[in-house]
Amino acid sequence: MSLLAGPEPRAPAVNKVAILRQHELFRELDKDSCDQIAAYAKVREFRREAMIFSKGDPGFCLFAVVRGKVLVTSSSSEGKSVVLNQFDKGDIFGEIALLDGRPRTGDATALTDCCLLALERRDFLPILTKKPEIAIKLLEILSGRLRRTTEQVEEMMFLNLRGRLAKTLLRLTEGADSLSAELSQNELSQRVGMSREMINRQLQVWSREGVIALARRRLTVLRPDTLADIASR
Amino acid sequence: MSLLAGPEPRAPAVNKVAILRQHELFRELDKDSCDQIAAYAKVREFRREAMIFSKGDPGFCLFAVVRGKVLVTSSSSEGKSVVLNQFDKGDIFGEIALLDGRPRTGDATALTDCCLLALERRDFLPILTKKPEIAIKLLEILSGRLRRTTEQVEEMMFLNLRGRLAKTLLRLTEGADSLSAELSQNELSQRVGMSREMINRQLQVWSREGVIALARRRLTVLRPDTLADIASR
DNA sequence: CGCCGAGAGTGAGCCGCCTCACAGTTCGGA
DNA sequence: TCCGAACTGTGAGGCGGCTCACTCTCGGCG
Repeated sequence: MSLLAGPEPRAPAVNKVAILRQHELFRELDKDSCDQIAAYAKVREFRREAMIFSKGDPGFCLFAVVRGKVLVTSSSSEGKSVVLNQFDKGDIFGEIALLDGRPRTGDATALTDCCLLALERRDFLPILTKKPEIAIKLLEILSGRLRRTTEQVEEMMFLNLRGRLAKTLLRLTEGADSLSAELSQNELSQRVGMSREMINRQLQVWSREGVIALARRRLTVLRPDTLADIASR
Repeated sequence: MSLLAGPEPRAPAVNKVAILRQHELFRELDKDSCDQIAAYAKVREFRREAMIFSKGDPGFCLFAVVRGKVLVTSSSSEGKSVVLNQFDKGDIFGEIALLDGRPRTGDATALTDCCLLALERRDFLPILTKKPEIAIKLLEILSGRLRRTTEQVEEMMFLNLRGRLAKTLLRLTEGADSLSAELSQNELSQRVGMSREMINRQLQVWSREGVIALARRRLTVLRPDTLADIASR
């Protein structure tokens, strides 16, 4: 869009249609509509730590993750923060502000270098009215999000440090081949929403009990069932 | 549906179409579709305290509130509970389970005697595919819910007793002509998610300061701006 | 090679909220 | 009219998590 030499990296050649097709939202869409959306969609790259959007911004677009990971958080005036969601390859995010036209509900930052597809509101909304199956898929996705967020409310209400940490560890390592995750205890404490020191003490206990294994910036779950047990009490 | 004389009260004569039209979801719907939905919709009445559905139930229908108030909560195995949502006349609820076909995420109980319209999944889903404008309205409603629930997560994370109580009082009394609400301190403590005793102590302080007025099962906000101030810190 | 910064581990004290216990008050119904 | 149940008010003690302050380890880089 800009003619200036900006910080925006050169957009690589990306088969946008193929990307879109990866997502359930567009999988069954007919070829013409898909081509049309793809034509409008912009490829945007972000470096690790880069801000994608901020809480309160007007939300004009929907993002699909082509490559990398995105974290959505919210911060208080005193500097505390909660993790609201994490999105990986194939996920879409940013749809709330897009749908109701109100400001973004959280901050989105790139957790790793990543590549996104951005769909503008004005290009996306017409599709919804023409293709109800897309709208219905989107309804299912939103329902899932609402379930997830409701679960988060329950966790915060019902679980203490042990339970919340156990749940977080399971979520972080699920999908990973070796049940292991790479992050500092500081980052972990942000995910759990409790202090680094307390997190550390509990990890020590579990490490001594052989439930997990600890290394610098790396954590491996050895006995997931034990954690699952703790998390569901 | 049943031929037996059950506990279900006699359904009164209700103009279902008029009820449906009250809701933004159906306001702009054409007459034929609206008649059709109304024909399928069942009127159901519930007494105060009655259970409408339980967490984990398969969710086959969507409800619209014709009269009364409904509270949706979730409970832990230890008996603690959180209030997830309250629905008043004109609201719809129960749409998540309906849309994604998975179990209900909370318990719904009648806060007052109330009258609901129930729309079955099999009758409602076809409408969505035929009338994309309905699907889009529903997307907006879900977005709003997600915003509200996200806000709840932020509150639980960032606010202490004072802040959360202040927010709850404002929510409870907003819309009321006299900024006053009728409920026991026990019920209030459930809304806030903190102990009755602590709630009481804070109310005493505010009462002495003239911020609120207290009476048996009645609470009046005298200086809403003071509370708003406290809530946003 | 040695330094420096990021990360990990740990004690001590504090603070907010919870629970238990109990007394006082109000109100509806037998 | 009196009893019991629901509701309100309040003290005391305990616990979980936070903060502060510090040490120790590791790894990268000049």
